[in-house]
Amino acid sequence: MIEQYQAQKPYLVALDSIIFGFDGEQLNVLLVKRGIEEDTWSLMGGWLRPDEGLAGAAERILFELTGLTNVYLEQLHTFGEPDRDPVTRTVSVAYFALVNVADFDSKISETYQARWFSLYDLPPLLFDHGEMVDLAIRQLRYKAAQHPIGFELLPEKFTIPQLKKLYDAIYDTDFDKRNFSRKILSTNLLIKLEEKQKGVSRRGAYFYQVDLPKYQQLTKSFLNFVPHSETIFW
Amino acid sequence: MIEQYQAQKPYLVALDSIIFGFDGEQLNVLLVKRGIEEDTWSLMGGWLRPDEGLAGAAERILFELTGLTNVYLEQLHTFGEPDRDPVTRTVSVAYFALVNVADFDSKISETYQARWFSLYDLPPLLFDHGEMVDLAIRQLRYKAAQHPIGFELLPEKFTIPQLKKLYDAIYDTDFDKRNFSRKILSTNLLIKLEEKQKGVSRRGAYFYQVDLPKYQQLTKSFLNFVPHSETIFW
DNA sequence: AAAAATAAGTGTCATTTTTACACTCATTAA
DNA sequence: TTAATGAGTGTAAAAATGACACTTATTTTT
Repeated sequence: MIEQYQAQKPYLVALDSIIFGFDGEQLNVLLVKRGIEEDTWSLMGGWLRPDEGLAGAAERILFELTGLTNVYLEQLHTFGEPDRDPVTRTVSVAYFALVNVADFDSKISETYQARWFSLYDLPPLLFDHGEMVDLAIRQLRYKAAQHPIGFELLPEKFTIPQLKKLYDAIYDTDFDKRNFSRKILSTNLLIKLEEKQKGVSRRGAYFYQVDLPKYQQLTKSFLNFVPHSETIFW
Repeated sequence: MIEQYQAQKPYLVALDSIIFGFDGEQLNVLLVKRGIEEDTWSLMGGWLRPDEGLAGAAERILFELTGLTNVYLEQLHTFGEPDRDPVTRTVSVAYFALVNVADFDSKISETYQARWFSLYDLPPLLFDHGEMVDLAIRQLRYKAAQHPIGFELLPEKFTIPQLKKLYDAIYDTDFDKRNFSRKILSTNLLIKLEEKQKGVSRRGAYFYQVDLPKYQQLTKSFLNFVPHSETIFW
């Protein structure tokens, strides 16, 4: 039994995170400049340490490079083609993260030469990082269609028009605002605040907040193929 | 740069597959007896070899242990808690597979002491394999609700009542047969054959086949949050 | 040969959900 | 005071869903 283990080759294990940020208008991905080539950028990545699990390592790396904690972070896919990293064989576990650009500490970004790039204007990426980003976009679109994860990209208080802009950006479309707000509000996941947003429009839009207890409870349920299962997400 | 690589610890990388099989009545998982403890069973697993990618390794292992090729195989999640394998630190990439029990070569099953277990009557499992199975069931339910992957668990020709039984098993419920066949047929993914099933019922049910070109094309699309996107899955 | 038994197959109606579409309102700046 | 701007809201038609029951084709039994 033990001999079986000893006969095996070990590999390096890396973590790479696709970090999405929304700036109010556009969806962006955070990239860092990787020394080697001039115009090649890379995802936020690092190595798995002996004392930590995968999710923990992804969180640690995210914190080291952005200063952010308590971020929405979800395992995406593991990449392990033999030659994906030309230096050494490396298996990379990709995570994707949703952050609010405003929360992001730009001092750190300077230290690490990190920059936000629009989804539609990405530079050449290291290794298979382009594939990772593509998959992450697909997954974000897929997931946001059914789970209310969009909130993760916005500040704590946000307006319906802001939320609509976010969804417009995710799906690169222009939703009808009446239908949009009806659908969003029908989830009963938003709490309307007294406060109005100043400065953006004359009239001002009401701020909303996520109903956190409800939101967290729901991060499980399923869809409407199964009758009688409560369909809670939109 | 290279020094960074050399400073890192490598780990063993394993693959474990949750193999679902449908026998016409029940959903089952294929497990093998793992030497060590008397009543402990294990998922189909093996080690990643230097010359293969993750999906390739999962396919190879599946073939070695079941004789099956061309199986629906999808990466599920990667597990890497530091102490998940008490012998050596191992990162395991879990895949799930859907097979038709009838295609399965039972000679091989004897060689490896493999057995089908009902989802509702699983024995104690090795390491974190129980978690893997739970996640795979969730994923199967989640995915089958929106993607027509159910077919993968049936023979090439199948009847609507068979398909309904499969979905009944997946969701542990009893769908209304009128609504079920309406929904299924509305996907336009099934081709009705002349042939009828003999022996099961007096009247006999028509066989159907998946419209493969359509099916394969669709293994991408999304949901109805995005208007004007064609909603093709049910 | 007729009758009974069995599972297959199908239709309707009420309700809910979705989509398309346009005007009024609140506030600020001119 | 008036004009300008984005916020906010309602309705009607169409589509999808869910609940529900009878007829049909075939085999087995009598």
